[in-house]
Amino acid sequence: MTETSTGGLTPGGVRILEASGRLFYARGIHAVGVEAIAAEAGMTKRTLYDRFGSKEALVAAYLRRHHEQWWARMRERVDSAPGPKVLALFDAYLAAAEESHYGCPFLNAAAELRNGHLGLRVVADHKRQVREEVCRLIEAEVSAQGAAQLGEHVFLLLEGGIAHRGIDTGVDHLRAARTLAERLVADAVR
Amino acid sequence: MTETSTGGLTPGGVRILEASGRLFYARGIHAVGVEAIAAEAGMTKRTLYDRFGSKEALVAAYLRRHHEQWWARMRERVDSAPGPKVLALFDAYLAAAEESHYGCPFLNAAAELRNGHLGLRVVADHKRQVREEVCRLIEAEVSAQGAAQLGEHVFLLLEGGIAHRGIDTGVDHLRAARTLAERLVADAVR
DNA sequence: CGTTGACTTCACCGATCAGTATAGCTAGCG
DNA sequence: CGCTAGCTATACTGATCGGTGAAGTCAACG
Repeated sequence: MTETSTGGLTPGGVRILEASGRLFYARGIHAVGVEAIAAEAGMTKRTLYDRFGSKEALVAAYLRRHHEQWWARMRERVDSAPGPKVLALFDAYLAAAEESHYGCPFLNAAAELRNGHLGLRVVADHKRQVREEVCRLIEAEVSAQGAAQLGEHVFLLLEGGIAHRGIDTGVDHLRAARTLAERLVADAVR
Repeated sequence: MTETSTGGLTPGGVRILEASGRLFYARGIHAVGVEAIAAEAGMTKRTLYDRFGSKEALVAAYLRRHHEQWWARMRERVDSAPGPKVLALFDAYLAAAEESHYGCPFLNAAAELRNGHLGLRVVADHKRQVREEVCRLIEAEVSAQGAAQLGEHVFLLLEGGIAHRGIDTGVDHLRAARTLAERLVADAVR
């Protein structure tokens, strides 16, 4: 089941979700109107509202879909990697950074949304899952004691590197984070 | 000169900048119209345009002012702190996080703006200065070798903690980042 | 055959967007 | 006195915002 589930969506709904992904990420959420999304999808605004009900719900659906796709890609890469799995997680982010030039879509969304917007829960859930995954991968390689703290440490490094994908051009920070994480894990194993 | 410079601005211009600071931070840049800013400042839209020329220029001015204020506050705290200066920098961010609930205004702005917006340069300059400050403070306490790498490491921890101010409630991540930075510096000194 | 669901077409709603035009007020200053 | 700077007041532009109403097309399915 590596295919992305359509989640019971109609074909038109899927195209709208795909168009949302492109536009929201490239221009920002508030900067993109529903009219533009419908046009990009080759659909009508009416269909968009029939499927999603509101822009807020569409934003949440866009983030959920993005999370699912990213998670599947990450899992595949991590599971098939030799050596320390947690470094493969950094590699997954590095690979994604090569083709996406506006930073982390989840951090971007969190920065734009306010006041209990539906999308905020999706972002918080996503980041929590990433953090738990980091801790899980660390625990698999390091003696139990100190693993939790090391996991938090590595997660913060990862997030620090990710947060700057949208500010500095290049992936230097993310690469530095990976280097340092590698050293920390090696020290902990020894 | 701890007073914030008005930068040659008229009294009305200053009030507009103050209002911009409140509204842009609380609701986001794209979500706030110039009309609302003028009203919050008790000024007219005409005055706003006479002083700043465009919303884009106003956003850049807001970010510049915010940087100046933050930098002065941070410097005061760091300079007057006992013990490792770099930890005082974390404390400055922790203190700011207590009263500001929408994350880092610079990361938020970077997440919203695109395509060479004037504000993006201000954000990039700000983060570069923070990074250089971290490295400077580290070099003052640690033997030269490895100081640069340790500086980058601590900066990433700081940014990781900051990036989550707008996602998780509370300052747990930032506090964890401080704890880990403290250990790293202690290890390097030893 | 009839129904249902996915989708189109298009006109429309009130509100708001960034930005401009024109005119006038008031206080400080030479 | 007259000029200028800072600001107010109000009306306006054309565009776009999120969202709705009503009618109709088309294919799949029972």
